[in-house]
Amino acid sequence: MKFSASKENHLKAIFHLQHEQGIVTTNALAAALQTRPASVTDMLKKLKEQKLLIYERYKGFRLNNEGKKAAIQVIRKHRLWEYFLVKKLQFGWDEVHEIAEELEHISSKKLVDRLDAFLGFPDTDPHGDPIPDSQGRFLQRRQISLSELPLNKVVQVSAIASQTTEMLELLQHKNIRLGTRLEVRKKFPFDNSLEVKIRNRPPVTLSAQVAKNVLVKDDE
Amino acid sequence: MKFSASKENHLKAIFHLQHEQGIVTTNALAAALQTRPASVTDMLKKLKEQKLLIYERYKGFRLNNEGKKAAIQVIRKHRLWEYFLVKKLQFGWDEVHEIAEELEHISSKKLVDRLDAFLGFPDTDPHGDPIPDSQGRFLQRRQISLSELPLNKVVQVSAIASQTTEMLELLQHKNIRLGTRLEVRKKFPFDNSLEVKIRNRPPVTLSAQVAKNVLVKDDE
DNA sequence: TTTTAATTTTAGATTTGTCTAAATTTTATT
DNA sequence: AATAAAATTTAGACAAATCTAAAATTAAAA
Repeated sequence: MKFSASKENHLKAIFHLQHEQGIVTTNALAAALQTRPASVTDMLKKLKEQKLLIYERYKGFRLNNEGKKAAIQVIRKHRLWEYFLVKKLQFGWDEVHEIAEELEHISSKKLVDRLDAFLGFPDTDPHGDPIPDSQGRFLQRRQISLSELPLNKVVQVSAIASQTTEMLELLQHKNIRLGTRLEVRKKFPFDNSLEVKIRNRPPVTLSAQVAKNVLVKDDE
Repeated sequence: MKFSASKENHLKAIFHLQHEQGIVTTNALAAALQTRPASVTDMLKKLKEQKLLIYERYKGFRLNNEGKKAAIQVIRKHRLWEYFLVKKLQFGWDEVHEIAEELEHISSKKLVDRLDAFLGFPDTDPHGDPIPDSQGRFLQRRQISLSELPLNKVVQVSAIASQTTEMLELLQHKNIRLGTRLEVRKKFPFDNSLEVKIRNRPPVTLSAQVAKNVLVKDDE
């Protein structure tokens, strides 16, 4: 349950990348961490060994549930310390990142929770990013339209904006309902239609009109 | 000006030991750090390399001015964080040491000084130990009697408790005055007399009566 | 003052995290 | 589909911090 600073940095970076990209590549991670692809590969092996990520060589990788949990704890620490630095120690919001990069590796869970309470359980950091709570839940998982979703990010259908019979019938036919996990695989600029992938099913195409009315939120 | 956590731990431990013992031995340091003598020797070489301590093999060692300065900064950080944990985060004074052991290695000097200000420039930590200020000065260098002084600790004469003519005459004769730097080399239990050493001079013996009335404080 | 004991240092290994250069696999291009 | 390019992994090396076991030095005891 306790990881080295370097491992925590990798977990955090992977988490952010997969949040945007769905799957993470060695080069992307190396760039994010300002290190070399070979070093990333070395670390991936260790993280896989510790069952923190899903990884097959040459095929990209992503955190599993354990890995996500660990990454979120690091993000929580980082953002709480940033909040502390700005709100209590009068730092500018633009000068706290580096210091928080160090503070985020302090391991005491009790310290983090006490700090959280001391700060009044803030829910966003000085940059406007949400601070996960003690259980690792981001309070604000705001929903967005499927049409704004970046490619390859897995999300869950959280609401249908236009509840017309025709819309619901269409979705029923394509087997999409509340809670369905999916991701956008392709966007066609010609008509703004999307190709959507649902696990274990062949790709499905949705029109711009439909996509606009399907609201989704972060998975898990 | 920036040292690894391990180096900082060594510097701090040496500082404390030499404060009590004057000169530090490999075994004593290994015991204090819960490590092995061989590991200590390895580290001593590096610290000597960096000109932080005076060390000749097999002969013991002690921090030079640079080393002391560095050690004091670590102690300052440690004690400020302890104060923060107890006074702001409601930790018990007995549960903060381990957490402060981690926090003391955060490197930003600005952070420490801001924290100091936020806490109101406290001068003692929750255990009653003095907190060095931003320049590394311990505000409370309380004076103690020469008769309570541990062996081989270099101190400075800060006051004479009994200002009788006879007493002053005796001290004048032995060439001891305010500001004189000295250390106790031997204690004779028979009559509680002391043998005192002043740099570049032969040892001098003082009776228990005299020693009791010579007050000293930490050197530098 | 020799011998024994304790302390300290060296020699050589190990772990973690990193690197470069070369080899492998995948992806893109002609 | 064959080849070139890009991405990824392996092989081998290195630095920091630590360890064990053996050697060297100093201190203590007979």
